Amino acid sequence: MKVSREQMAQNRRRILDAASRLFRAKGFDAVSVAEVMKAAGLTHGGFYGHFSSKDDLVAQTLAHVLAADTGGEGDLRAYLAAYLSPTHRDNVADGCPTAGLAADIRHQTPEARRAMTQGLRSQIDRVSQALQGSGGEDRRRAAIGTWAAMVGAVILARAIDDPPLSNEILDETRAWIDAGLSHAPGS
Amino acid sequence: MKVSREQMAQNRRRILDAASRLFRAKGFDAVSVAEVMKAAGLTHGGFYGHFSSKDDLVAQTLAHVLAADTGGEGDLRAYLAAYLSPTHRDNVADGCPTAGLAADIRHQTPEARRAMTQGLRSQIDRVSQALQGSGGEDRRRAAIGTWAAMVGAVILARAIDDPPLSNEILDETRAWIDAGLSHAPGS
DNA sequence: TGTACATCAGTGAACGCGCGTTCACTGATGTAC
DNA sequence: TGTACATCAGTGAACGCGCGTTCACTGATGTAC
Repeated sequence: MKVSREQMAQNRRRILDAASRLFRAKGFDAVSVAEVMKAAGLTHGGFYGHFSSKDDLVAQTLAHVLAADTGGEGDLRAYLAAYLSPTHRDNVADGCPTAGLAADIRHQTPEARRAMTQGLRSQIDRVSQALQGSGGEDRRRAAIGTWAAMVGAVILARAIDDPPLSNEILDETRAWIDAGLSHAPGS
Repeated sequence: MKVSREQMAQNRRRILDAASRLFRAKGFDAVSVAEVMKAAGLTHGGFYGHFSSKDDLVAQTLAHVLAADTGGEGDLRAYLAAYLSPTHRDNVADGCPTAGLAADIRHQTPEARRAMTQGLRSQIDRVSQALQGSGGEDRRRAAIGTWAAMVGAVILARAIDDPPLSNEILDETRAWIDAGLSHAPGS
């Protein structure tokens, strides 16, 4: 049955939110359209009234979740501590979309890659802003190096089955980044 | 038809090598058993004479490719330059299995995670060995932080569609790691 | 404001397809004599 | 060393299943009067 315009807009948002969580938790390919629609409280047939294909959903979900991501604003040390924590590692569905999805994007459409590119630019700028101590070029360099280490550490920590080693990856990467930042020129 | 014992052993190695390249290039789920067997010069029916399931192939391929990986031995600066290069970024099928597969392993069997854990331990040890300048605990910390940044940078560089930004990720991460290593105690 | 009806968001059965896996068969291997 | 034959690695058709996608239908919405 037809629903109101507001209801339809809300349904669309629910689909994107459900997809965002499911994609992060299981990867793009392992999540079916029917699964996303069920999680959004709908049936699978209505999907194509909102999106032209599953690839379209993937690209729009990425743009949606990366645009909503504000991680890195504010205090960098607090962000680092939260990002490189067992809680973030274990909470993939609600965690950083870059750590959860970046590696998977290589196999998606050009539109998905474009969304990721824009998301990465914004993230580098946010981390760079948070590095108020350093100067121009060095600040951008520190932002990129720091972000690469954060994403890499969470991906590695999630890939292994040994909790102590996984915790060590998180802790030592954090200590390594901290040491790098306190030696950075201008800080 | 039956083949000789050596031929069968060679076929098994060819399957693992083909799977190793295809999995890195396309991800575990996007590669079919038939595709692997065809790349190995065989037909798909014979697959189950070598492996009990596709999951078994995934786990054995991981153990195979990670055990064969010696990246990080020798000169660290040369390794860094090669690892964080456009050539490595663009040559996924022959590239580092950790950068290509680590994020995907989260969705695989416990056996695959175990193989990844062992591979990561060895890799940390190799990078740590290559960091001859620093002392004990700091050396391990530097190895973990460096490796996390390397893997993260290559994953990010591969996820985006803007070549200059992708190159910048590689170059700046390398410069950031270099700076961190030259400030490390004991170097 | 009330009513008649065209619109269209959502439903659920159905489709074609590729996947992992199975199995009867083939014919070269390699052992027993 | 030669021969007879049991073994078994590889072949290719077939299976059941879940996927992305389509479509005829439903009934609430919201507009025209």
